[in-house]
Amino acid sequence: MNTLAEENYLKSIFHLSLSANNVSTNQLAALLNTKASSVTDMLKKLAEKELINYTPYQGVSLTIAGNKIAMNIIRKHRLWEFFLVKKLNFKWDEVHEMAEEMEHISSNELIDRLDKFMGFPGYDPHGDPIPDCNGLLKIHDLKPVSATRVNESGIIWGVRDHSSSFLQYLDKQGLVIGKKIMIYEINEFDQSMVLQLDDKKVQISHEVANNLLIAL
Amino acid sequence: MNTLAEENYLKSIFHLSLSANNVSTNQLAALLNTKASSVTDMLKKLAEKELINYTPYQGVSLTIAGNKIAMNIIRKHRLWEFFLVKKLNFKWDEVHEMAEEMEHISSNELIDRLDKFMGFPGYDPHGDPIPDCNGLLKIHDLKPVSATRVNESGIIWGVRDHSSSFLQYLDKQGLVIGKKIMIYEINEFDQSMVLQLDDKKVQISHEVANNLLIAL
DNA sequence: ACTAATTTTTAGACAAGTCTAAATCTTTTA
DNA sequence: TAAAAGATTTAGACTTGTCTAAAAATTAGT
Repeated sequence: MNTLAEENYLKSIFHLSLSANNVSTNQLAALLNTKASSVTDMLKKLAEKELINYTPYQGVSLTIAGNKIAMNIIRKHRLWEFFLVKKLNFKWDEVHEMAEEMEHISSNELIDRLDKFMGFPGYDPHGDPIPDCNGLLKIHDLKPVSATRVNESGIIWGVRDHSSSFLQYLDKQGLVIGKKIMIYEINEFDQSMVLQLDDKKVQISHEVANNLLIAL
Repeated sequence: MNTLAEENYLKSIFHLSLSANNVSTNQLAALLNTKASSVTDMLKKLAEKELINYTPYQGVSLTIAGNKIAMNIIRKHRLWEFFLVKKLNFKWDEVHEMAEEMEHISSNELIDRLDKFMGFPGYDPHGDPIPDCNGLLKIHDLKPVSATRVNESGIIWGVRDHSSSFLQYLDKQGLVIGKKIMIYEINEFDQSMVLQLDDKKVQISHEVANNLLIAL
């Protein structure tokens, strides 16, 4: 098995890989709240174990083996988040830290049974897809509300920003996962938008629109 | 908070304290699968933090603060074991290792909600009492089957040996928690016993009788 | 009560993961 | 395209928790 630190590096590389082919040392240092020199040390170790492709100064990417481990950690994280929200009634903005710890519980048998216990959920409480026991992700085509046009409509499906403050804001505005919304108006000057939500209108900033994902 | 290693030492000191006032360095080394010199180092650290009473060469005991932490870890361990058996359908001999990891999940809010989710169970799957959220244990008066006389009867309530092999053996013999048994016969020469269990008789060795606890 | 055996502690070393400071490589910009 | 700026790596040190080997304290045996 891998150490806790190794698992966290693999997970972070996975997340950063979503928006860039090669992940840089500094990006990792920022995300992991550590120093670039520490990152370099760990990258050497992970490359040695053939979990990442690493060429000095050129950034890293996951190997097949590394990706598999990262996927498994993400599966655990999202299943535990689902459990915390759906079974223990935590709110969606309260569960991230706890799941950060729980994702490192090693037993796969445990996580597969937890998956079954909850009815094999496809998405976690933030709308992120949960990899199945073979590491396969449901592909789903989402786009940020900021990329829509007036009169388009869709279902709120997920978020890009997972911070408590953002999630709490969405709750307060009634912008919860599963809700149908329609883009009512876009203000040219600041890109803020007015959404039709049930029978009321909600104004959101460009920043918010950019972090809110909908399925069409 | 305390490190994983510190928590494991406190837990081990607690367990060993049940059958001796002061716990020795060697006892700890054996239980923790480490060397006596490593134990000494950690004892100094825990004494520094005022979690144990430590006088060199004289063994250790927990302070009030140390006891509180140990109790909390044991509460977590036993609640997770209950969860694994009652909700995820693991067998009682399969859950110890997993609970060893889960007991270190830090959130107390999480464990209190888990407690509620399961209906505030009083005992774990091995019959050990689960401390409540204030660290209070149900006191219950148990004795090993080996300390009974012919014709006495009682309810199987717990075990002293928690090893998988012992638990699997008990399963096979039908000696599960909650069953009523009656001591039918005791063989003088090897202290083995014959138990009346439902309508059949089961012969057990002194070793087994000594590790099986009943409530009268 | 005085060796002998056992237990415990000390001293010094090591691996993992981190850090700071300095050196080196890459990219930018003029 | 060369100097400046920025990113990355190296070198050396520190912390936590562990180890081995040796020293010191305690306990046991006669």
